[in-house]
Amino acid sequence: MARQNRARRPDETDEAGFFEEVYALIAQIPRGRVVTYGQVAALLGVPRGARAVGWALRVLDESRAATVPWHRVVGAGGRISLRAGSGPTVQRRRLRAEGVRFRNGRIDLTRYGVLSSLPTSPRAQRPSS
DNA sequence: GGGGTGACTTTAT
DNA sequence: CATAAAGCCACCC
Repeated sequence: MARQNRARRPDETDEAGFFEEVYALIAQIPRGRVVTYGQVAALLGVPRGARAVGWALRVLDESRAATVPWHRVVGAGGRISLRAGSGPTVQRRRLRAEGVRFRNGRIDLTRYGVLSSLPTSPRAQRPSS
């Protein structure tokens, strides 16, 4: 089906799919800075699309990964969210190499976060009560 | 067009 | 602070 206008931003085209937008945005993250999945999603107009962002990075193939600084995307609270395996270690090492310091396995988003003023994710959930 | 999936996030116990 | 459960989203079959 012709995907509906998923681009929520007026200056964004929907030709490139959400994933591409994610890649484009991440590609602009300055070296030594990080951003959370939730922030990326929010910037693309999907406040609750953090999970979708993770999806975009998950399907990144090797060649594409070379052009997208995926390691600069971290979980809420500045924690490495990559699943077990070779992931967390590599990401942490890369960030360290860029000057990002870890505090008990976490990153101070107020210092290294590109959007220190923007919440990692809007609080609008209510599992119950 | 329905359903599964997961590099998320938050709230509750 | 650790574990559990539940929303939310876009992509793919």
